Amino acid sequence: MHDLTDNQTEKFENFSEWFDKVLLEAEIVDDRYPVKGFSVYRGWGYSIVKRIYQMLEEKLEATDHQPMQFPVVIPEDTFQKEEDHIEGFSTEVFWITHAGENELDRRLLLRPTSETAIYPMFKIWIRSHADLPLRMHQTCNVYRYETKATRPLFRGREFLWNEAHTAHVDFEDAERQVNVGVEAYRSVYDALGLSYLILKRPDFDKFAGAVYSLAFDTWNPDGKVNQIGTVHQLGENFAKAFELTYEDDDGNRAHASTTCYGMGMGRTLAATIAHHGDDNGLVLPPVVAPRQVVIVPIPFKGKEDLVSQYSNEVKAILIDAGFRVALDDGDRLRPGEKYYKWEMFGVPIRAELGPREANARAVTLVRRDTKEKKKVQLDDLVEEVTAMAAEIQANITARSRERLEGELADASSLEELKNRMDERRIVRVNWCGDPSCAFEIKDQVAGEVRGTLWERHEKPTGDCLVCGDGGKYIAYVSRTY
RNA sequence: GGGGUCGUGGUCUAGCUUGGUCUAAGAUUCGCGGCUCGGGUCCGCGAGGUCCCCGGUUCAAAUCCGGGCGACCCCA
Repeated sequence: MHDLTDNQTEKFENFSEWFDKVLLEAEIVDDRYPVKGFSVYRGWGYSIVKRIYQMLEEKLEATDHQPMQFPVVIPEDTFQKEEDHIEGFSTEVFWITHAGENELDRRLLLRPTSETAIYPMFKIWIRSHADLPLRMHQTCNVYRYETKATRPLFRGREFLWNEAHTAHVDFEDAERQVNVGVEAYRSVYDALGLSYLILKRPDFDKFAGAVYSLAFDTWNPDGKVNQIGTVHQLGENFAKAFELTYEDDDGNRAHASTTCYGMGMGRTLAATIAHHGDDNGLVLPPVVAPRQVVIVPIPFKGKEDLVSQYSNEVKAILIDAGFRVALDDGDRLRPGEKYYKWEMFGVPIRAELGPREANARAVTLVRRDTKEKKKVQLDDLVEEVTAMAAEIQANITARSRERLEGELADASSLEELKNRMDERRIVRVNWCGDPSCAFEIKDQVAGEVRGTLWERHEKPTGDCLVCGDGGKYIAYVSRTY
């Protein structure tokens, strides 16, 4: 196993600068759009994002979520039906108040999330228990007027996500759905080689209007945890506010129970870049790389035709086998420059082809993650590339997990917690569950209580580190985005 | 929410303190031509900037002042 900081000095020591550079040079997003908090996805970046949401959409549709598209505007009166929900979002909605010169009778808002757009329609569609469960999902932009500093991919005022909304006959069925949502997200994050914690957020930090909220938190090189997805059990809260009722098999009317979950594409992409990238740029997981193999010909004078013919032959073989391939046969750059360029773009495998390879009917393969070279025979090429892609995937996944393990630390006093926070770690502490103790932590140290591990109950090892009363939970504390 | 730093061709940086020699410099990038090509060659020619915006001070503003917009960092 390679040292984690190997070739990642810049990334860890000056994350911001590194990240901005990568976004610009690898053509991920361009933040120079002239409105604060809005940025443009460029070709390479959007190609990756598209593959991410397509993986998720496929997974959701395989578990009976119907794809839908709801309008981006919501009328004010509908938005205000669920009290906690309004309270949570009202300070950050964009309003449409005018059409041309005329003021609108009924103000419209740009969705900050779509519950209030979707439930009025669910109410129409749901008549009986036979209409349940009802599951939909959509990939769309949502709008939140963030007051904190915006940051490309991490926090924008417009962002791309996929949201799913489901309705069920009762709380128990909604509970089962929460698990389905978690598994869908897990499968996507795992495919991207990301490591994460699934935390149950403390009550004071749950989604506005939820019974409880789960969140996928990932580590980031600057020590601020990145929330890349959330899953919410809404119970009957929204069903009551929107009169979502159905007739059960005894002929009685009952409220549905609902769930929703959202995955932020920008943040998921940010995590993929931040976890795997190094000082030479992106390191992309083969599943989402817009190009999985780049062929760099090395055309010595007088041997151009030989090399060019061979390059095209190799390209055809790889494309035939289903790989996404780029052949960089422009003569503007030298091979070395091309290596740097494609490393910045994070292409997983590079194939170097010169007269030596052409004559030997061989290919020199270079892995992006470790830079290791391997010369293989043309006959074994497809098999070797397939194996190498799998090794890269395994290696970057392992590196990311190892890093997460290394980020975790324990603290048994506020003093110790403070020290661990200064090291920018994710810290486990014993907690009584009282919000005031969590607020005390926020006051005292530069971190917040993010929640408790969801997958299994962790037994506290002692008393609450703030009040000294009996510890009920192991809480995770960290800096956040 | 509070404090700080900053904004100069596509990118990065110098110039700003002490206004004038700035018709804004360098590197990189980009375009054309040549030479090359196994890890960022080199040469020639060329392109690219209302010095973030608005206002003020002044004979004179990239430079000083006010406001706005935008970016980054730290703290809560």
